[in-house]
Amino acid sequence: MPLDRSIIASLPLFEGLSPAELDGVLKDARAARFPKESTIFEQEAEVRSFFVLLAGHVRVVRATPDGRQVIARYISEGEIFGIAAALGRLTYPATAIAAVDCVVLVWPNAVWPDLAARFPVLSAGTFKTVGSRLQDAQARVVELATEHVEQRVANALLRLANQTGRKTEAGIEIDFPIWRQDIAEMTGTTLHTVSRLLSAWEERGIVVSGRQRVTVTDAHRLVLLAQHRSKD
Amino acid sequence: MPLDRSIIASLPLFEGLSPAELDGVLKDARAARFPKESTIFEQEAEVRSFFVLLAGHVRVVRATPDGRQVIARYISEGEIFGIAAALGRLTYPATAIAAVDCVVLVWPNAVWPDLAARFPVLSAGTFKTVGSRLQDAQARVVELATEHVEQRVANALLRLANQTGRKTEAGIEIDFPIWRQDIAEMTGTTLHTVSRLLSAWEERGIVVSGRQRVTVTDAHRLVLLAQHRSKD
DNA sequence: CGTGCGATTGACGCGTATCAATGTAAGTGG
DNA sequence: CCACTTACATTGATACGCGTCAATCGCACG
Repeated sequence: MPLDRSIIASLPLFEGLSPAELDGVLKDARAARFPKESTIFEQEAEVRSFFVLLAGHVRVVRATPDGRQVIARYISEGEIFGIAAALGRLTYPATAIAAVDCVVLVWPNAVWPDLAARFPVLSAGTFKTVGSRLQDAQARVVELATEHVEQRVANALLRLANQTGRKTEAGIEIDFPIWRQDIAEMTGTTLHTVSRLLSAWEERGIVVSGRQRVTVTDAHRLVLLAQHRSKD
Repeated sequence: MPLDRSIIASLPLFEGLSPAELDGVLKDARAARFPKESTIFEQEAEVRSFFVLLAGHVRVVRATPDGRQVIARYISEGEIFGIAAALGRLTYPATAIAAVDCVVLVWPNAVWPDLAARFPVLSAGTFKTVGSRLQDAQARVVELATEHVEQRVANALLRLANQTGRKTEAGIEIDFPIWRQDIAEMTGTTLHTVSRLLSAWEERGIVVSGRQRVTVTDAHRLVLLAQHRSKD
């Protein structure tokens, strides 16, 4: 049963493609559902597919040889991911895990060259995506090298709020379950320190947080904390 | 005066191109010389060109708003750099500085789409380059987030030695001037700490170092230091 | 109404940044 | 060619951020 083109027509990645072209893109795709906390692909595994996230949130994690792990990024709806093949890799550089129940489109690896050649929009869009992830990664390098834990955690929360925030009456809530350990793994610190920071911020009315839930209530002051320079 | 195709024929980036094609690639290029410590392009400046390094070493630096800086990478001979345009950026994300006297090829920005379309080898090669830089950057994020200063400095030296090392009778010498501050900016630490580490390592016979010069004499033990988890 | 996992909080100490002083090699100008 | 200057490197003393260890709390779920 072919997939309906309407499910991807509105995604920026496929912008400008005609209905017939959309069908062509979808011909080789299949939809898949991944329950919360299930693995979509695993680090070091052979690259077989690439993906577009239709619904949900995906956590991308890199593990170190000694068992520690770092969250490389969260994927939001509409994003392409697992494009290791296009970058000339044979194995995935990280593990992707559904942070909530997810729906994804899956293409077999082998169709990429053909798709990229037939749809320059797609190729250019992917180029841009990779470029912006490179920017991201290098910005994080700078952050880790120069900023203190407090600023890094503030920045991480702001990025999450921007990227996936849902407005509530209390403020901007991060709309997937996230626990202290996650935030620690995004910022290169420990859950203890994250907990202390969130507690302190909650006391000052900047955030409201609880079990697997964080709401930013005063983004402005959080920005100030994020920019706070140690030396001036 | 047209450039001779022999200057790029042996570079991996242009592998497989016919003599006529090489001439086509070179038609829009010009060669330029940058003296030691001169700026090739500046962070935030409008993107006008992209480059291939023919001779020398280039240091790529990102500055933070408060004046600190981080060395993003060193470019070696034969590498393409300053490809912000291909990634859809209007300004350079970093500053490139000649670490020694350099010779580079310069193409105007505008010819990229045409070149990329006419020479898929070039496009694919650039894709791979960007992909591997993304890998690099994310690996550094993990390093900064999980490892201690000593391991990070050891890793940085090993990478430099691998990438640009020159064998001497004493060991592998990094063949461009590098001072303590540079190593500090590669690893997110201070020149003081780097100095202390190098002194300690020199005492143990692992490196020999002096003013703007570092030679790795016992790479094996340095690898051990780099992998050293937690404690003894 | 327990049971357990996530969150909180305190105590402590290590790793490094920071501050400061001195050493030393490479220019530079007379 | 030598005194002077500048810039990089070394080394010690001190402070402190934050990781680590450990105990307790409290909300969710069976």
